[in-house]
Amino acid sequence: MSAIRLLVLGAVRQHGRAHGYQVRNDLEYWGAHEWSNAKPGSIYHALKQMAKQGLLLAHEIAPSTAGGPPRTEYEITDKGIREYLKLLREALTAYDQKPDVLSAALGFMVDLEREEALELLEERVRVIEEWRASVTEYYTPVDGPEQLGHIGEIMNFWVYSADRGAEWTRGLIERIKGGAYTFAGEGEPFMGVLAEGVENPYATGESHPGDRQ
Amino acid sequence: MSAIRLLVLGAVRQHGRAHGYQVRNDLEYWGAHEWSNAKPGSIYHALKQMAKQGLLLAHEIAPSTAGGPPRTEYEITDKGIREYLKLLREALTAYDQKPDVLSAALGFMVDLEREEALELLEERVRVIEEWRASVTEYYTPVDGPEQLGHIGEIMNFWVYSADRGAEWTRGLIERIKGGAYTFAGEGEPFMGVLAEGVENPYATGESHPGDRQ
DNA sequence: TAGATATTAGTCAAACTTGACTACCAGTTT
DNA sequence: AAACTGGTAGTCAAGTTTGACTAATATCTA
Repeated sequence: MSAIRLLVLGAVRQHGRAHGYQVRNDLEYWGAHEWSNAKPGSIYHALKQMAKQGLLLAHEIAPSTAGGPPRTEYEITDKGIREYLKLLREALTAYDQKPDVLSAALGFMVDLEREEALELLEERVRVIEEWRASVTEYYTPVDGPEQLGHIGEIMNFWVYSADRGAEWTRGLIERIKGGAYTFAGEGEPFMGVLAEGVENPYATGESHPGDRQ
Repeated sequence: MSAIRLLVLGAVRQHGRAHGYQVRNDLEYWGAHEWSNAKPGSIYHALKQMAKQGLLLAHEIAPSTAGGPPRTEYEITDKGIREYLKLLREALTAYDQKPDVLSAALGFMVDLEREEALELLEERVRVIEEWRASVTEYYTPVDGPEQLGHIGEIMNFWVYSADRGAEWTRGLIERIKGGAYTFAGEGEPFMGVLAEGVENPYATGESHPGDRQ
């Protein structure tokens, strides 16, 4: 599973009602176009698809107030909210080596209550440790690890990544336990979206070294 | 770019001549179905596509000797070898946070000479460091990092991952400098493929905790 | 030896992703 | 006032990915 559905559902939900271009801008504000597949085509596709599936409600809307073609606004449905929370919880818990899914979830974790976020992250650490145990036991050849030759570096890399992933998660857990951030039910939420008419200080369209097409 | 083309080209090349099912088995032997998109549909699609593009040569071949439908065998062309080496060098050098591409490249790095592999990996470290510098400068708000709220955890996670990625790469460089593995032109290469008729000790089809569909 | 099961090899439709392209309007030049 | 520039909003075809399905032979088992 990619991160696109979680990102789009979360963005629409924060706005209450949003058209595709708004979602696209929010995600760019987050830098999501750099670390996920949140590109225009994917966003518009996801919006239509999820509308068809009843996760979003599409309003055919009047021509734009600010130039450009008419736009369609979307609202999240109850079913959409349930799906959103399901995806969010999964993304925080599951270890699948896809950093974009976790990144998306980090952006939305404060939609949960602090306690639940902590539980999910602790579960994440457990899942990673279990994965590590299972994979090292399973892929260690009976005749010693030399058997694998340079192929062993692949596993070495996975295991190293898993260990660092668990370590980072533990750090996040400590920060959250220490009172960082404002979670659901703790007052005025931090707004990770752009207000209408505010320009994005980060999304200049410039590219950075190491960017990949 | 996904890892599938590199994986398929590399597997066909190691065999000299291979049909889809053979490629599929090799990649399963590597565990590639767990950490990349090397699933049947993608493999057969990549074979056909690359044959159409002249990277592979398709031989319409007699019915299978071991049951099942007739099979098509593929051979890598000169153009295919050039593309393979290009993908391999790119995968070793570029930092795009997609661990499957690097994993695939690790499996094939010994097709290069030791010196070149080292240069590419050192370049990789440079690219990661450059990426880190650019991204931290670029995304650090003028009014201090608190501005970002929990969204800052996304960047924190990227930067942490980049640092660990560079660290791991440096470790690999040391191991290779220390004489590990057999690179091109250094004698009998290590065979990362299954010989015909040898059963795969790892690919049982069992799943592990944390696996994702 | 008939039926069940496993293995070999691959196909296919549906969904998703990508990057380039279109179209519209506002403001700014020439 | 015609042409250009730039932002807004979205479409589209081509390519890719997925997971379930087919089809053929071999092997086991009652």
